[in-house]
Amino acid sequence: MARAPERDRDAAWQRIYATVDSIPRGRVGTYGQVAVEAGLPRRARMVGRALRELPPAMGLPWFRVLSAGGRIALEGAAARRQAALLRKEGVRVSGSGRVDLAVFGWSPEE
DNA sequence: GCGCTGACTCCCC
DNA sequence: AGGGGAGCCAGCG
Repeated sequence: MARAPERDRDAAWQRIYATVDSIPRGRVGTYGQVAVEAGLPRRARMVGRALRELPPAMGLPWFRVLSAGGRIALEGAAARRQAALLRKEGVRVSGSGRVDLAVFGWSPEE
């Protein structure tokens, strides 16, 4: 069997999930960062898609993933929900939904 | 198979 | 602070 394209795609999704799962409590990462870590440079949108389709039952810390610059990507009630989850674990979220990456940003090496 | 959409990001004005 | 354009590419009609 040479290779199964479907398998590769699933593998990519698996890496995305694994990367998100590796973001430690009290820290945050960005879509672009997760994409790079998952071996999918420039594919931040895929990460967003993967998270959107994410079954809540998987229990992944999706709320620790933000847009570039530390902004919450969601809006309205969903954004408030995410901010609440982050604050609950000690991450400071401004009223406008911004997180200081210099303070709470995650470095894969740590 | 083509075209639009989008939990994104970077760059320029 | 806000707006436009381009690159990326999986999913869906």
